[in-house]
Amino acid sequence: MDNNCTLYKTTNFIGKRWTLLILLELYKGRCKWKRYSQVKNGLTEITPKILSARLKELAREGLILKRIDAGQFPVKCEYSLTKAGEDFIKIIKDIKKWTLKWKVKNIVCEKASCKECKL
Amino acid sequence: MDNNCTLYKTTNFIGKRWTLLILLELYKGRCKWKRYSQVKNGLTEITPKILSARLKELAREGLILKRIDAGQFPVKCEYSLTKAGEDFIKIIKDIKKWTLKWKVKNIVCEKASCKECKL
DNA sequence: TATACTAGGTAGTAAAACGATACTTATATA
DNA sequence: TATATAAGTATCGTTTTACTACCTAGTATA
Repeated sequence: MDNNCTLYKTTNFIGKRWTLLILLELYKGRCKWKRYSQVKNGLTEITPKILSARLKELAREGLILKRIDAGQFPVKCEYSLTKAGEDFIKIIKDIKKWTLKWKVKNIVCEKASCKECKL
Repeated sequence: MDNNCTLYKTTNFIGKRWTLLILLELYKGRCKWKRYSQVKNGLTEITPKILSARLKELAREGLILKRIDAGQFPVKCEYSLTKAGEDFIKIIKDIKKWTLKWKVKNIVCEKASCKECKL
C-alpha cells in the first residue's frame, strides 16, 4: 500500500475532518443547491477557513459543483453534489448505519437535522 | 449537526489519516491475527508512533482486538478485527469501488497487496 | 566476551493541519 | 451615520502528524 494505491487516493481527502459531514449537509433537505452560509449553519462548529478549504478540495476532487450569481449583492455562491458526490452519500449512510448498529445500540438521533438524511 | 450526532461520533476516528488503511491491512490475507510489524510493513510510510496511536484508538472504539504472547522473545503482539471491524470492511470496500468508478476509470491497481483485499 | 539483531513500541522535536477571531467588500437598511 | 449581510481571507495560536533516534531484553553472531 503506497500513495499511488486506489484506496489511498480517496482516504487522502475523505480522511480529513469535516469532509463527510459537509457532503451529508449538501445532501440533506429539499434544495439541490445550498449556499455557503447554509452549510456553515448546518455544521455549527466549523470555522469559515476550514469550510472554505474543504469545499475547494471537494470541487477539485469532483464531488461537488460551485455556481456563483454575481448579479446580486452580496454575491450568491451555491454548492451541490455531482453524480460522484451523490454516489458517495450511499457510503456515508452506510457509515451512519454502522454507527447505529455498533456504537449507539440502534438509538436513533432525534434531531431534525439528523433525520433529514433520510437513512 | 453537533458532536453528539450519530455520524459525527464515527467521523471522529475514521476521519484520521491511516485509520481506514490500517483496518484494510488487518483484513487482507489469510491470517486472522497480524503482528504490529506486519501491519507496519504493509503500510510502508506509516510511522511507529502513529500506528501505535491508531491501533490503541481502534481497540478502544471496538473495531480491533489485541492479544499478547509473552511466552516467547521478543514478545509477540497481534491484532485482529472484531465483528464490528469486519462489518466496517464492507464500507472500505465500497469506498474502493467508488474510487475505481469515479476516480481511476476502473483501472484496477495491479499490486499484489491491492488485490489481497478481494474486492 | 562484545556486538548486533529482533519486535514492539516510546520520546523529542519539526512540520503541517486545524481552530479562534478579526477583518474585507459592496450595498441595503434603520 | 451606524449596522447588517454573504462569502469568504488573514493572522496567530494550538493540536496533529511526521521524522528520527532511542529503549528493552533475550538471542544469535563475530
